[in-house]
Amino acid sequence: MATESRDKPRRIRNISELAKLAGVSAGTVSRALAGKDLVNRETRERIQALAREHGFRPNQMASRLRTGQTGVIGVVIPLGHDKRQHISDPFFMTLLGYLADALTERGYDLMLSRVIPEHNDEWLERLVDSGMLEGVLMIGQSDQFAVIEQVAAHYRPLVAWGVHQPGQVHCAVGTDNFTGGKLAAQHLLAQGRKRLAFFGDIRGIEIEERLKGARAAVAEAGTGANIELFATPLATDNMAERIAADLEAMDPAITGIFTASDVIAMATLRQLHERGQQVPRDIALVGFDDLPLATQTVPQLSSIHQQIGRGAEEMVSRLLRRIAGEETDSLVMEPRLIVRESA
Amino acid sequence: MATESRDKPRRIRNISELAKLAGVSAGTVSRALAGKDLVNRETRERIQALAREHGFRPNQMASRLRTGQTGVIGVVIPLGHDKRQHISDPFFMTLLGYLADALTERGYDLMLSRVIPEHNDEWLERLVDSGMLEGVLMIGQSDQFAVIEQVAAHYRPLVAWGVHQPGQVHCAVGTDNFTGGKLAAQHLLAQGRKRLAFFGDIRGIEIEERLKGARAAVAEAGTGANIELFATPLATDNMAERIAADLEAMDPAITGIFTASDVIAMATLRQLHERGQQVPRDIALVGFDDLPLATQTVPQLSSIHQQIGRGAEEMVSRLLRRIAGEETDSLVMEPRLIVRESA
DNA sequence: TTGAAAGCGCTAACAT
DNA sequence: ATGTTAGCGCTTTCAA
Repeated sequence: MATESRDKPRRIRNISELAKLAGVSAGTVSRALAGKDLVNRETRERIQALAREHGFRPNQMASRLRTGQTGVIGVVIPLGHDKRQHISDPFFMTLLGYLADALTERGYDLMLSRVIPEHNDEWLERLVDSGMLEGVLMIGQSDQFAVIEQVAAHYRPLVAWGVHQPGQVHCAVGTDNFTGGKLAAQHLLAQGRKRLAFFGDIRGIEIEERLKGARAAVAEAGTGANIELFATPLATDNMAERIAADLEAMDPAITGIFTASDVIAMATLRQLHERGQQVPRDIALVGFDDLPLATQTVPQLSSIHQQIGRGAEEMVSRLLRRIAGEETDSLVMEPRLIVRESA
Repeated sequence: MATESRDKPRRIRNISELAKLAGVSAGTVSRALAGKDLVNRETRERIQALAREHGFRPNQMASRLRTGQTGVIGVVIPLGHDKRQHISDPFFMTLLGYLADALTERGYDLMLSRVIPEHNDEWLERLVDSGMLEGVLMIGQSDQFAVIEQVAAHYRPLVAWGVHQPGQVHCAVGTDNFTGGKLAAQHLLAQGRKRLAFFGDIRGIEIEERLKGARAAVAEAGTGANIELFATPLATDNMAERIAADLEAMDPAITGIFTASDVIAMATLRQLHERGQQVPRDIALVGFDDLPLATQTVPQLSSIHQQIGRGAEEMVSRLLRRIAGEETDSLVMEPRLIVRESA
């Protein structure tokens, strides 16, 4: 039942038009609309009412140019390897959701870029000095570690999700993937499963770390234990076929599979079922991420838990401190093995 | 092995600094950097080289203010009902991915907003005349149909994913949810399953349409047939518990379930397994969306297919036409029943 | 082919 | 408490 007074439907285009209408100066309107108390409460409210009435709101582009504060954070999903489906990977999407929340809460806008670097290393440079962004968050590092390092050397407000390597200059928040991989493999090995397989594309640096951790566990387990690598892509397009082929080619002596993600684990579960192999009786399975879907499969997935929500908060708070000129350290969060039914 | 010449590491802050360095005027630099052919090829290349050398790129904020072209499209995920997990819903995430692709391809940036309208209907108004956006895409309508309608009445460059209702003013691209629901229910009814259940939160207008379609199929099936509604939320937090409770409370005569999404179907599959009920023998299940995950479950999900990729393309092309001042009609795409193992 | 100058819409000293 | 003024950094007529 809101009555709209449309006496003068002439659209107010800018602050000075409104100023003229209100019989004051542009400056006053600016102050009034910003809610400053330097302006008489009465006039302030009058101007605000007028603005509301005409559906006027100050142009953000101009305001942001003038103040030098864009209020925009770039969120980048690099797709170095794995051209396609990365963005639909539920892990990254969940992280994106939490980042969106954290940024919105703090009054920042979020500019999303989904970049496929291909043969050009300039994409990040171009992004950071577009003048549009106050800072950049990277959702994963893909195979772009070197590019990120180079930009981070002179561009401070940048925080990435992913691995932290000794001596790296850019600020990273992530899980200890090595330990995660180790936990997963140890869990399988402890069940007397000595011959393992790893399903994952190690061109992603985080994935590679997971494999390294698994390898370390295997090495500790002594002779007879080993782990074989299958380069399962993260993309969901032909993942099923790839996994089917891998299972077919796989040494029948292998009784434990560690997958680089829950999504891969779920697809593997499906293919094992197709082949009539029981999980965990015939083959045990450990995933990574511990997404909600891990509890929805039959059998439920054992997995390595990553703290996504906390990670997002830590990324944003670090970024804001960096925007304010502080330095911040990287954060490596501890993974946890969640034992369910699949292993 | 790229050698970087860092003779003058003094950072160039704007176009006139570069102009001074090049011994030309700001205007010339602007033209040169924009690649216009009004400027001598030699000087143009010299200026471009100089810019590259100093890692200078024109401030987008200023450029966009000046030209009035922001090059930014707002992509909004409204979370009217279902405060939390919507953004992690794989359907919407996939749509977002395709939208990101389509916009990037056309040189647009994407500003993501995840809005929880709560008690305020102004969120869309505020967004559209922030002066930052050339257009707005909405990923789903949630329960904000009225708000969208009102804004669309005076703001042209807006396209939403979702239902199209007779006489609606805003441009929508979506699936014929009614027919989709009808197909799903018909498929179950054709198997002699007369007592059905619908799992979904009909506060989402798209979801409600699906139920209506199912009801229509039930009505056509004649006496004895009926369908019961269970308001399963889309959020994944406590979905499992809700579904477990619903299954417990459900009339044992019900032998077919139509779920509002594949995600709900997957969770339902899990809970049915928990209860020792076989799918499809004891209870048949039809999902909605036909996401990749529908092929990964055991048994594989029968589902209603939505054309996400095409939908994204259609949304973007319509939006661009609207930005150019054209009118565009809505698009209602036909759903398809995909029969797999669960029904 | 280039330079000078105006101005996109807003904010913040500075002045009153 | 309000008006005036000078830009933020860029693009684009208009003149030369």
